[in-house]
Amino acid sequence: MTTPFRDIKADLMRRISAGEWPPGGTLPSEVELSAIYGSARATVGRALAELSDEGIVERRRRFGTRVRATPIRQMRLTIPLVRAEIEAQGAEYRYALVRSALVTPPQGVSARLGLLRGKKARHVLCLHLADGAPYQLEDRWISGIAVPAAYEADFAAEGPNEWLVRQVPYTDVDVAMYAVAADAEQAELLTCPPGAALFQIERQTFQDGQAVTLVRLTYREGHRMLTRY
Amino acid sequence: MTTPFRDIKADLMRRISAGEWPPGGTLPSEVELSAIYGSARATVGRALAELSDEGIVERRRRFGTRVRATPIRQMRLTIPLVRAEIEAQGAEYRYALVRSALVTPPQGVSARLGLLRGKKARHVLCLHLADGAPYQLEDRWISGIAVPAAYEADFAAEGPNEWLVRQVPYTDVDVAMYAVAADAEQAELLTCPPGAALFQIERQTFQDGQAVTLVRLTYREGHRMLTRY
DNA sequence: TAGTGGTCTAGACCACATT
DNA sequence: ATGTGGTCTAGACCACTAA
Repeated sequence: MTTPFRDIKADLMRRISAGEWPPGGTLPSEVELSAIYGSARATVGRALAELSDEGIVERRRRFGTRVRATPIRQMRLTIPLVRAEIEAQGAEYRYALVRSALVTPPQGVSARLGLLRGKKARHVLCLHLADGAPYQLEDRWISGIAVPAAYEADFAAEGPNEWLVRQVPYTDVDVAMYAVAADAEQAELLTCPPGAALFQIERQTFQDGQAVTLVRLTYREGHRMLTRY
Repeated sequence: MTTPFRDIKADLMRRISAGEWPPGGTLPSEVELSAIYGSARATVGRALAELSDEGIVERRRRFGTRVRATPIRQMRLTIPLVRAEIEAQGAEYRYALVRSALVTPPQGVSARLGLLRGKKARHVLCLHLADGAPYQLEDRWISGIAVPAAYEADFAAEGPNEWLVRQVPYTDVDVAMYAVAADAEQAELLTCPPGAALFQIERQTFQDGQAVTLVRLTYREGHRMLTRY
């Protein structure tokens, strides 16, 4: 579907690509552009706002709209629930709890969850399987302060992720992605050799500044996380 | 800074979190909300549009605005130029070319670049260093069809990434992130043991559907890619 | 001080999906 | 046919910031 603000945005994009305004160069103001395109100022404004949002141009009051010298490349990465990820591949999802306990976390975890020394938290280790094969290992700590229900929760039938999304649906999240060498337990649960290179995501989520959970998601050997931008 | 549409968005978010409209539930229409908040329809519309963009609600014509049953978690990941990434950490950036040549790529690479069998492409292997220590290894193929200048380009002084951003600034990109075990050359160049778990990003970029470049960025051992959403 | 982007308003028309 | 969101318009005021 082609609408005026999309057309304008595409035309501006084309002219930027063609070098009409070089990197660092200034585009005409919204008022000038609205005269050029014969549209309302709000319409070209929307086109420019989206280009700014995508990192193509940079806008400052009084200064105008300039082409970014080095375009900011940013991608949108959707992190689906692992169940949806597996089912989207046409595989059958299965969940297996390895162990769940109320224990005193190691000091590093305690500090990151904002817990007092010695305070216990819910620890869950579980496995997500695709067509019966290990797909992702989930090692999670849940703060009982942020989520009191975690003290009694039973993760025998359902993964803590889906459970938490219901308890605390809207959170801020810090994410780290990196590679690790499989330790003995990871190797056994993911059926790969010890020392194998595994892709791991660590996420810490907050609700109103209060740490809710800290989780390490370790994927089976060879897993590739894909996206497009 | 607090503006009406931000206030409305925050208030709607609060009420959704509080369970006023349960997952799957329908919010009042834009017209009703504009009466409730005493704002123009466009203002509540903007608030709702952003909530929709963030995956909190789902909007459909005639159907209304509903709270998503399982909120879509998506993050924005900015991939900075490695130079900026290093300098942002307060380290000194240095670039080192390992080798650059016009060669026939292996068949897999040829196919992905859309090159005829036997057609040569520019291959560049180079290293990005932070305070003199290896930080990222870049292994890149550039299609001469999409970027003729690549046939003669000299990457002695400047990395191919910065060069390419100038040649073809706006592209579509496919990205894969995963872990690999260091091979002999990677281990030597990144000064880590062979077999070490390394974080790698593979990017293929397109301009108007034409493949431009295929690159593997391998980070030093222990690198963590961070983001927040 | 002046010019730019950021936002809001009131109204209008259209696209779309259900009924 | 109807009610919803999606977009556009013309005009207005405000916030920021370089001159």
